[in-house]
Amino acid sequence: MTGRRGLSRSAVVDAATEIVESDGASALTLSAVARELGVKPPSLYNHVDSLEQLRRDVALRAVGDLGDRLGAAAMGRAGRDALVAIADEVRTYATEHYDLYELTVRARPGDDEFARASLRAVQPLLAVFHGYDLDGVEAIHAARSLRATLHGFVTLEAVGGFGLDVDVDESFTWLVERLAETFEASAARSAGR
Amino acid sequence: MTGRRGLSRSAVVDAATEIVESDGASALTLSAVARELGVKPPSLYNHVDSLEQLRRDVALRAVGDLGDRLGAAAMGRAGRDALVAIADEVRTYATEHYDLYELTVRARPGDDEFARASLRAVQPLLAVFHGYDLDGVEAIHAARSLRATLHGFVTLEAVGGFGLDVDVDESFTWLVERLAETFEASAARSAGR
DNA sequence: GTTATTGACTAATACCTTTAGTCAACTCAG
DNA sequence: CTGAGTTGACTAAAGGTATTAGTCAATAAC
Repeated sequence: MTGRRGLSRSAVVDAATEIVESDGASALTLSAVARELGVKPPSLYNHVDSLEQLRRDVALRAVGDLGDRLGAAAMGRAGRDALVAIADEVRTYATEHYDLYELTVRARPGDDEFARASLRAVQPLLAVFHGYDLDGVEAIHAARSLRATLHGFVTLEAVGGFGLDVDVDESFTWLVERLAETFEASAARSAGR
Repeated sequence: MTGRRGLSRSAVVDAATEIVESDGASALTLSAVARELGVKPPSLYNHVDSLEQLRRDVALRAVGDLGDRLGAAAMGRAGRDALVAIADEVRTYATEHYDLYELTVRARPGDDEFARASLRAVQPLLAVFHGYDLDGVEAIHAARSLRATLHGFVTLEAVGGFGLDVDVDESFTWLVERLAETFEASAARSAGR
């Protein structure tokens, strides 16, 4: 019953991702992964360096996924259209895969591969501003604001931070609409200067 | 060397809070708290029900603190003035005590005491809108947007999510300014209807 | 087919939380 | 001021976690 299984780093990350999705990030333990794979915990060390590195691999895959989705959402759209599509995509991803989304956010200093993946995931957001005519510094303020706003909203929503009286969809639409107006006004001001 | 120490629930929460502040939320273990207090781990169970409940107590105290600060910041101010003061206070708290701030955000379903403390902490934000003349639903959208925006910004900042090229203070000022404009425009639209 | 490598295993260490049971030291009633 | 009751520390122990070291069979390479 011992022999070799078809285990690999990627299969381990698969199992870990499943655990995070079904039971949350705090349920991700090497023991749980080993159970899932029908293997003893020490065996995992043939494919993974540590629990922390496994978490990082799960996060890396998630940020890659998110980047793909945002890229697809931005494809062929510009300005307000792109903004709405991207905002919806972020919210959908965060709602459907909150624990993965959370892993996505934490900065990992010194991890270049992760940094590149993060940068790639943010590109579609930056591309929103190509439609508007914002100068350098203003564009950076706007981009930071956009990220912050989307991140804050989806986090509070996922964490149950909003009361139940008013439809959250409506609030999100309202918010995105206001963001669009803000960016348009900024662009106008930039242009008029 | 055994005898009784001057231990109490509140002293345990003190020690736990210190650990969270200095080493992060994940460093909060009963063993660490016991070490800090010069006591063996099982002794803590005379004052605390579980690690989870200790975490909750730390969070409750933090959300109370934050509420006090925001209340003080809002005191005697209205409209844009209040908005700026509150925004700064949230950012200051989150920056100086990020791990505590994080504990503050997570919803704890069924915990009424915590819910009350959270509600109290949010009051100053809601009070911002007393200055503006926003109708019910619009005010709720605005309040959600305000919370989301502030939360997102301070989280991304704390987590190192912003690049380093442009001053983050400036971005924050820019963002708060745009929020103020947005709320003013909303109020005007509401009034004109 | 023999050899080298790979990838599972068992054993062991060192944490962690939590429960149970013990006993000394305080508190307070009489 | 003394003895009963309560409080709050302790030790012992169970069960979960990550991780390292060493072993050995099965696969892969020649």
